[in-house]
Amino acid sequence: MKKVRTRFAPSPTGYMHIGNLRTALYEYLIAKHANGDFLLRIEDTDQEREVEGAVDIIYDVIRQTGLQYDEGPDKPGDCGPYIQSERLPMYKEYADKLVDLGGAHYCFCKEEDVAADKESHSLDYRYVDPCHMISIEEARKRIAAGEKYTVRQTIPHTGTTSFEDEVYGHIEVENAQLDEGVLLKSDGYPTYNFANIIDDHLMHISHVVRGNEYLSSTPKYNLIYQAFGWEIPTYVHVPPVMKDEFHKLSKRNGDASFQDLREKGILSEAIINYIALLGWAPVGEQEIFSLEELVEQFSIDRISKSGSIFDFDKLKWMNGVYLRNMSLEDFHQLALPYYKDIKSQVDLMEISKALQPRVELLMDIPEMIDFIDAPYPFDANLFTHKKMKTNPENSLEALNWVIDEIDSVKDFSDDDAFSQFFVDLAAKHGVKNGRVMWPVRVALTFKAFTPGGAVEIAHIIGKEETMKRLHDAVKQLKEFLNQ
RNA sequence: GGCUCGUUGGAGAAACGGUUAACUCACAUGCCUUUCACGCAUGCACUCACGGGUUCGAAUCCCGUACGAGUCACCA
Repeated sequence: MKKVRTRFAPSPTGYMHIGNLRTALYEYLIAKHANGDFLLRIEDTDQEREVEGAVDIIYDVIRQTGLQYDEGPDKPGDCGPYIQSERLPMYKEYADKLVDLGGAHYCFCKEEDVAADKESHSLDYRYVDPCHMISIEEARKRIAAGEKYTVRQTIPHTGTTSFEDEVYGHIEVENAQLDEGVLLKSDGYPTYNFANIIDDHLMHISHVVRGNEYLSSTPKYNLIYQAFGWEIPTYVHVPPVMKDEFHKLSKRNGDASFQDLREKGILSEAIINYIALLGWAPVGEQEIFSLEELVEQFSIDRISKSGSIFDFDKLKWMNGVYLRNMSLEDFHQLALPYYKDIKSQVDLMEISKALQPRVELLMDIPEMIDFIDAPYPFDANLFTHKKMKTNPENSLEALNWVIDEIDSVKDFSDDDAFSQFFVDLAAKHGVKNGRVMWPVRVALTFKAFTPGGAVEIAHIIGKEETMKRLHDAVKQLKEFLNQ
């Protein structure tokens, strides 16, 4: 059995978008599931789109996600170099060879002329290359004379070409539908299609995994493989990741990239886990998978054919699951940067304790704890809670009960004892716990929703601040009730 | 426009000729509870884009229609 080898072949044109990353993930999983190799190849054949620093982004994302490659530009194997711009002589050599084999021909048409010719015809028009007529001897002479040229694929006018795709099955098209595309540009660089074929073959790639937008050009690939007499790789075309029913997720539309999601406070593990499920379904009902588990479970035959809409809400939920499943210490380390704006002297670990079960996006943390330095402005309406059976009047009463006896609580950091204090107090006055705890929570924050209740918040802000806020609230409540 | 591919609830999806059409997110309701969140429970597709056909039986097979996407670059 031939060794499974896949490759991630991004072009360094900017940020890592989600669809791309998912393709990389599937490539990694397919290779690793079969104990095969995963390689990284940089496809920088378009000099005009070259973006500074883009390659570093690729390395960075791979490092963060753990999609470690076995061979790549900075990890040479036997098939280097792994950057296409460093392989230029090979493409030229194989292009000339393909011409000899009859799979391509030299073309001296001007780019503008070809474009103009297409312009003047309808959409289903196919460019008829006059350079077919030029004999190979004459072509070589013109090239030797320094004339600019391209190498164009030669496609039979009749017959059909077909291939088998692991996801989409048998696909067949008429040769008459296929365009005679440029293989080697006049600047000596190969086009994507050609470079891909040469490199995939030379690098012994067994499974070509890519977006299904290549489905229609794949027959052209096969014609070239056949001309060379090379073994055709296994094709795995994957469906697109959509932004909505009609549009693919794309950086151009400002859709989220891997980096954007990370900045929102989403863990790389959660992103990987989520996108694995976008277009692939595991066998059982498990949904939370580590990368190792994905390697174990992944199979090509469970990749779907239709596009999947990226659902940020589900990603958020999943991130929450990851956050809750980690140790408090780990969560604390992740949350720490988001505590930057807190000015009061408080025990940050206590905040993490309250936050861990409630956070879905780390980015939301500052807003969740903004009551710590100072409570929100007084708002009497908050004291009214139907279920707690509270209103401004009986809240004032309850707050006074608390103030009268709170000195008996020695240690605010003993949450159990502190809770018991409230329970006892409520019992003593013959009311439900909520009757006294709700007013306290409101008095301490004046915020409708808070992470944790009266006990946790008093614990976090400390005894002194708690007493101060309790007294302030009582004062303001009195004023409010007297008017 | 030609060609290629796709279409199961708001989203991700399972099902591979015979089930009350799984499961997860979202949403709704209830329970728990000092708010929120977590957790738990319940509800949410009389139906699988539509129309034919094959079959004792179809979301699953066949044909057609509609809709959507991809492709038709010296971009990848």
